[in-house]
Amino acid sequence: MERPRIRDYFQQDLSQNETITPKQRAILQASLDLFAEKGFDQTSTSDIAQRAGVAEGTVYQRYKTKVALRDAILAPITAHIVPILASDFSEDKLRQRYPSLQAFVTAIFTDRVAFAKANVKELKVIFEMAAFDTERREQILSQIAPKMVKQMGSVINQLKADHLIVDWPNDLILQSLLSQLFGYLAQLMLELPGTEIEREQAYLITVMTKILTPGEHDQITGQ
Amino acid sequence: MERPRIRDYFQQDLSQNETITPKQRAILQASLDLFAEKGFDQTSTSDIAQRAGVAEGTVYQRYKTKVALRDAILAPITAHIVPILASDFSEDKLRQRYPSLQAFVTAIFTDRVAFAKANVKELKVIFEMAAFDTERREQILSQIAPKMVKQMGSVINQLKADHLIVDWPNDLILQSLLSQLFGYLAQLMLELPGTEIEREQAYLITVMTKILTPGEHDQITGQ
DNA sequence: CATTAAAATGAGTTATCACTCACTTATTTT
DNA sequence: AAAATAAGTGAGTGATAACTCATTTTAATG
Repeated sequence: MERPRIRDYFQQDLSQNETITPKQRAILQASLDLFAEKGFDQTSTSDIAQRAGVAEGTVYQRYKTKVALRDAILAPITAHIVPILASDFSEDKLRQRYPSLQAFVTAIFTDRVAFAKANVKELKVIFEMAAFDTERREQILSQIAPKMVKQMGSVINQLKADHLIVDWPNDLILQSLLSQLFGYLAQLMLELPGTEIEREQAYLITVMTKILTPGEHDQITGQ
Repeated sequence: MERPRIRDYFQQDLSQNETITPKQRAILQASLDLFAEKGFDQTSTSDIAQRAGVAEGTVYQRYKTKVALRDAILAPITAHIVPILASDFSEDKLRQRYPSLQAFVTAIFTDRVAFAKANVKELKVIFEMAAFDTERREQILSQIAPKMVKQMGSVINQLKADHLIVDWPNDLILQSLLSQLFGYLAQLMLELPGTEIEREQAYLITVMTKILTPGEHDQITGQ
């Protein structure tokens, strides 16, 4: 497996800009943990204060509202998820011709899977928000989707020209890949049992490759 | 595509047992709609009463608590989802030998996809609950997972004996299929754009079949 | 060390929400 | 149609949770 080249900002995320006091940092960490454990609405600000070991007033020192606190946690993720999901591979990864599907899938998804693994908690909070906040969901999607469709599309078209990939509409190809990624994510987020994460990750690449390999079973069986 | 043979109880779900007054029915419907739209915690009992066109006290007439109300909605689903997901195909569908993968996948998943489509709202509420209520999630899973693994496992083993299916561990096979189903569900629940539901459904079967077809790319690429 | 600014505190305020109950209206039963 | 039972009502209650602010503690600065 290729070495994962996750950018540093995933780790130092929470505190990247400005000075931040240890207590503020504790508040962010406690919030993230609790939001991921119990959900946003089921987490009270007094819960947060208690877990962080501070007074409740301290929570409101920097973040005016509970929602602002959640946004402060999600901001770095949503700010960086766009490059990771869409633009990131625009330069080097896009220009090159892939010799095989396996190479393509590996190049495109290794980073993303690593990203997901490193940010399970944040993703869970994002999903909870996106599930019911239609506006926000659409706003985030409108940032990501077009870029992704366009950029992946051009790579896929190249592969099609070389007859290296199945001859489906590009959106179907994307969907099948994202479904697979999504299922993997669900496994991580829900802590479903029977999961050896390392093996799963390699397997994900294999399955994706298999889906895309051209073959005789490729016609869509509609009615 | 095979005709969908969805059982009746999906349609008459909410009112299946006992006499239920029109107002009670309106309350259940309003609750379901609101829970799916805004989420459980963001829906107040006065919201429900208003949407249903009844007094707030009426909500508490039959259901002692808000949680009990949610359970009353989910009960028929969770009661029937077990047969649908696991036992349903135990008799006829299990015994027969499948001539092709396509036949197997179609037989197994057509019902389930139809079920999902007919119960998007309910599934959304279930997922919200399962996301953060660890106990309940595990309880539901413990009912479904073992049956499913066992019964699907035996069919898969048969197919393996006939060399009709990829030679992967059964849990990996199941995961890849469920991921695909899960991705489709996410599409329905989140109302993601660019979706022609009918086409997607046919495509789902095709992709699943493709994943399972034996071939040369089948070795898991681990490190 | 003294002064000033920033950070932290926690008791208090306000609003909302789940839930109750004494009472009214509708529906059966005799 | 009188009596009895069930269904429905909505003002009221207690608890909880988000948020405020006057005050204290800590850190920075001259």
